[in-house]
Amino acid sequence: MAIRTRFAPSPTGYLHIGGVRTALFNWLLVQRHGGQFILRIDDTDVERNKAEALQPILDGFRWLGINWDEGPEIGGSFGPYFQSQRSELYKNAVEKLIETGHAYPDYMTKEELDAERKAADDAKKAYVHRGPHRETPAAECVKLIAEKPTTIRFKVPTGRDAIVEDLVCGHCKQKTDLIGDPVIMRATGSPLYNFATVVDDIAMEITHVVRAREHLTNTYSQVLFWEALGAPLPKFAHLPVVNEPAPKPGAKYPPGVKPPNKNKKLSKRDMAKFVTPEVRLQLNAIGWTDEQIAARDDLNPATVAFYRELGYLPDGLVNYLCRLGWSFDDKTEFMTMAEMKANFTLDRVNDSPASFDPEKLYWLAGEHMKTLSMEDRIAGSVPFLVKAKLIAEPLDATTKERLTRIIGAMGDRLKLFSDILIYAGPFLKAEPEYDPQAIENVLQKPGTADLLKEISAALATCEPFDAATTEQALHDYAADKGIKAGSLNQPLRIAVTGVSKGPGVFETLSIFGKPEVLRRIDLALAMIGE
RNA sequence: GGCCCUGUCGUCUAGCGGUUAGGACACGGCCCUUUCAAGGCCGCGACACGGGUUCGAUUCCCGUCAGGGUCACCA
Repeated sequence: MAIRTRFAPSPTGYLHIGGVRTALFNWLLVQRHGGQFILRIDDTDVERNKAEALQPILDGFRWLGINWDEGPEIGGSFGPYFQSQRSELYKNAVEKLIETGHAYPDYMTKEELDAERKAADDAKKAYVHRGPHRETPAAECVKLIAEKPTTIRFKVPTGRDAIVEDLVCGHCKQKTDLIGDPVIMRATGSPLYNFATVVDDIAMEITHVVRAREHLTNTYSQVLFWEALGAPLPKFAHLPVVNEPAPKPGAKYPPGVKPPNKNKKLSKRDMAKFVTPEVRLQLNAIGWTDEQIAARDDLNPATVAFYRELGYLPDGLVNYLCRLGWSFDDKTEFMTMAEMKANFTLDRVNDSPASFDPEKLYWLAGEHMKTLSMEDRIAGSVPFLVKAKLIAEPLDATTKERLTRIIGAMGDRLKLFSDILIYAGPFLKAEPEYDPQAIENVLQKPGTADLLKEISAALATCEPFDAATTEQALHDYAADKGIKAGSLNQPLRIAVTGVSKGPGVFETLSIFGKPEVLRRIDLALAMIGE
């Protein structure tokens, strides 16, 4: 059976982690069973520049590899895919409901409604609105509205249950006597979201409505719309919400910033709290100034753009999101895109909320990096190096060769593309930048200077200057002196690179080449006053 | 407040009447390497609580508690 699912983002300017997880489940379901995944833009109520606010969302999906079969920029035979262009459909649906006695005009003012609501509140009773024209015959309603347009309400049938058979939540029901007659169209003729969604889902022949849990309650009135419109119900799956991360033990938050709460939904609002000092540092390290961070409201860990900026692999993010609230079995964590597509099923969606864990995402991103070819690693790393002005595009053959060797030497240290800056920086800067801590802890220790002089002499004779040869030379030297070979590594590394961590030291030496290594050892000696 | 949903290590999860309650992230230790990663081994650590049903409950039922969602002319 070909299935049709949809995701209906509103153009907010960024792709939210929780939203993309919902979209992913929709998409995965289609990949698994075959069918179409539709992007429908919910732009009925937004004043901002829509095209501009939509682009980042489309870019985000493309980056993640989540393609849509119908929607913006590609069209499809069920269009238009912007709700703002579908007003006729909503109007027709409302007319049909009025004519068939399923909807009626309601002239009550906001003040009257508020008063009713308050009275119910005061009496500690549930407020269930029923308009005065509820029982007015359909023909008369039509006349009334033609003469004096107003708000249209749906006539909720009384004395029964609204039933939602949910693929995740199971058999859910609600007494219709507890559902107030909802407004489906404003006096202005614009439809309400809850209703427009149903009209669109029917028109677009959506077979599976997969969305966040907060819509479950809306669904009770929606199934009544479906029924009144005479359309067959789709299957429903209401996903558990994604919550904020649990606060890290010992993490500090700036004054006035609330720590994350694992019981709270990861919300679009209030994202500033996720820009912790650590996060800010991460962004600073890849070249974002505090002003730029403040100016871009999408640059925080609740958005997809954040992870893209930091050089996370999209497959890693997808893998993480896929496993958030869903499991394949009792042990699988790492999955390729192909494995996810082949194995995703709704029946293994968990039904309790899941909190977002950036640490696990980071780990998974690293696992995916391990599978990448050298070419892909280079391609992903270059933009970060260019932005940091460590290399210039286009890459010449020498730089590319050098980069290949550096990335090769880095091995699994590269988890995110931005990690390239930490490790490749010391290789690509013309002069070493000596880390004060390293100088103090290692270079300035008594005897180090003499040691470096002798190491330098030993290295000078190495030919060829490759890792095996230099290692052997230093090994021999250490044996000669009766010291442990390993004790030479850190002084040498720091003298040459300026920093105390990095790839294997002999690998490092060979990348620099003999003359540069000897020059840098002299530099270090001069610096510590020898 | 009414209605609905949810409750397994700090986190993500497996479990679907009988398990020493399994795996993963994180954390701690050891090994490897005198760097940092990666890898290997070990450890810490959970069935919210109280009643039932049952020979036996993490699992089924009912309460309690806790959290969440929703009750809009927002999406």
